[in-house]
Amino acid sequence: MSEALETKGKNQMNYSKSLFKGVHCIECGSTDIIWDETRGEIICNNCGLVIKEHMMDMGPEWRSYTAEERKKRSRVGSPINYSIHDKGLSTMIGRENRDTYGKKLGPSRRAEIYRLRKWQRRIRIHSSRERNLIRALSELDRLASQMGIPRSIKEEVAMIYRKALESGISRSTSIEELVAAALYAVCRIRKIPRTLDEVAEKSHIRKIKLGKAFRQLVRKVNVTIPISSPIDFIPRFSNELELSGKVANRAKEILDEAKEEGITAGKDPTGMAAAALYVAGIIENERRTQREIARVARVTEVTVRNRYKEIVRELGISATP
DNA sequence: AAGACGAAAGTGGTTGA
DNA sequence: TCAACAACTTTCGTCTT
Repeated sequence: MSEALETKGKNQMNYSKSLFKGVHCIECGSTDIIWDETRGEIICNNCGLVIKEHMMDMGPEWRSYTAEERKKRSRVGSPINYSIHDKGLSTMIGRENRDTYGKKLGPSRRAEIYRLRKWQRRIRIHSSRERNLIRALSELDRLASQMGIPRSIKEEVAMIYRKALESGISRSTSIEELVAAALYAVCRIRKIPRTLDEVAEKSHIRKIKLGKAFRQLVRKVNVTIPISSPIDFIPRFSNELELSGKVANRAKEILDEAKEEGITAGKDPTGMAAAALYVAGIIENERRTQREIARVARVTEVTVRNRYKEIVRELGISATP
C-alpha cells in the first residue's frame, strides 16, 4: 500500500469499499478499489492510483430497498416547519405503571411500556440536538454571508461547532455565541483576516461574551489556534484603501523587519498592519492619511501614529510625511 | 483647513501573587 | 480573587503643510 494511503487510513477517513466489485485498477489490475468520500475520489487501494477525482455524490445519502421506503425517506417536498415546537410529539408516557383505569399493569405490558419510554427519551434527546444544530446552521448562514465567508470555511465552522457540542460546552454559552466563536476560530486557523471585533459586531454579540465563548471553545475542542500575524491583514487593508501591490509588498517587508527587531510582540496586529501600510504608502508615494488608515484598520489614529513612530525609529526608515 | 502630533486621563484584558 | 501593568482609546490643544 502506498504511503499516502496509509496515512489517510490513520486519519480515519471514510472509505466505502465493496461498491466497486469487479472493477479493476487500470494500473495494477487490483480489484481493491475504494471510494474516499471525504475527498470525493476513487482510489486503487493497492497502488494508490486516483481513478477519478472531484467526484460529486449526486444521490441521496441514505439507502432504500423498497419503493415505499424510498418515498418515506425522500426529503423533497415542503419542509417541516421547525418553528413549531415539538409538533405532534408532545404526548409523554407517564411514569406510573397503571393503565387509564388506574389498574396495575401486568409484567409483560410493563416491560413494553418501559421500552417505549426509553425510546421516547432517546428520540427527544436526538431531536433537541437536531433543533440546536438547525438553529446554529441558520445563524451560521446569516453570519457567513454577511461577512463574506466562503463555503468551505462554513463547513469547517459547522464541524468545530459539532465538536464543541459533543465536548459538552457550558450551557451558559448560547448557540449564537458558540457559532460566532467557532467562526472566528476557523478564520484564525485559515488565516482569513477577520477580527474579534468584526465578528462581534456582525453577530450582535458583546465582545466580552464572544471572547469567553472563544476561549472556552479552544480549551474544550482540541484545536490549536495560530497567533494572528499583522501580515495577514495587509492584503485586505491595502485593497480597501485602493493601494497598489507595490505598497502592500513594501508593507510586508516592513513587517518582516519589524518582527526581527522584536517590536511586534504584544502589539495589536491590526494596528501594526495599519502603521506598516502608512509607512509603505509614504515610501512608495501613495500616501493615505492616518485617519483613512485608522478607519479601515479599526484602530485610532493615535495607535497608527505610535506604531509608525516605532517602526521609523527602530528600523531607521526616513519617512517624514 | 486638513493633517499630524503628543500629552493626559480613561478602559478592558492579561498576569502573577 | 485582586492589584499591577501594558496596550489601546478618547479627547483635546498645538504645530505643520
